[in-house]
Amino acid sequence: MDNYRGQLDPVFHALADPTRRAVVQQLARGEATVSHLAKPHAMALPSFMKHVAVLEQAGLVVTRKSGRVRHCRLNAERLAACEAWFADQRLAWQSRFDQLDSLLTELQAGEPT
Amino acid sequence: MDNYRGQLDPVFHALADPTRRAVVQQLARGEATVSHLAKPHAMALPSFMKHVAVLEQAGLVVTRKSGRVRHCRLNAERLAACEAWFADQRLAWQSRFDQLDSLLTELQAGEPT
DNA sequence: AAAATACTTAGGTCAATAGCTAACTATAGG
DNA sequence: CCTATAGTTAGCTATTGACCTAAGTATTTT
Repeated sequence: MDNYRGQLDPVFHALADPTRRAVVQQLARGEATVSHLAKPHAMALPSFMKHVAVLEQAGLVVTRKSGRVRHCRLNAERLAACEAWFADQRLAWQSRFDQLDSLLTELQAGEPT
Repeated sequence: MDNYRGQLDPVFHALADPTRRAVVQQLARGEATVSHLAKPHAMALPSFMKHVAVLEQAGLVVTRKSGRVRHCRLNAERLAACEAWFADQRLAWQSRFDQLDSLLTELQAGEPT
């Protein structure tokens, strides 16, 4: 069930950069080649390629080369695994409030003065 | 609406570390003091304090000092803002599949052989 | 075949991160 | 008042990260 644990470090790290988040955002709208993805970013190609490599090593992006062109697509599963972590925390947080809630209800019931 | 944008870098960066994610996870279950949070981590206190500072600067954690003790609590809003980013991407990704889906449906309708 | 395109590799700089120890400050408890 | 506790500050080191330029490879395109 928690197979995804231990792989979150590289995913969060990959997403902690605006260039890389923009790439993910772009790829969520469809596949693209490296140079197409790179165009909006004011950066030398080798620098940009490193960002793609970081995303790929995090498992967020899958690439394949066809001729001299490299195509990239998003691996949505990885993104979902990461989102699941947030859901976990939110549940813990909320159940804490639920407990607090019932505690308050009990106190009110016990001290109706 | 997208007030949270531009603040995601430090949040993702903060979460790209297992120690800090463990702290968030712990705080989701309730407030705690710095030394209580530090106990499970095999690390010198000053090192651990830096992690807390990173979380605090990312806005994920709020601290207050009472006497010689510093109490920490989670700022769930920041966590939620981050989770919202994933939801955004997922929506874009899904709507892309919806489009593909209706395209396929159209093709099937148009070519019943 | 020559030239343009789309990466790739190599190597270098500079700043930021994660960790440490040692020494200090400010409470709390006895 | 003295000691233990809880955190803080300062300063050092090693690694990683984000860029760059220059030069190389592999594929089209002309």
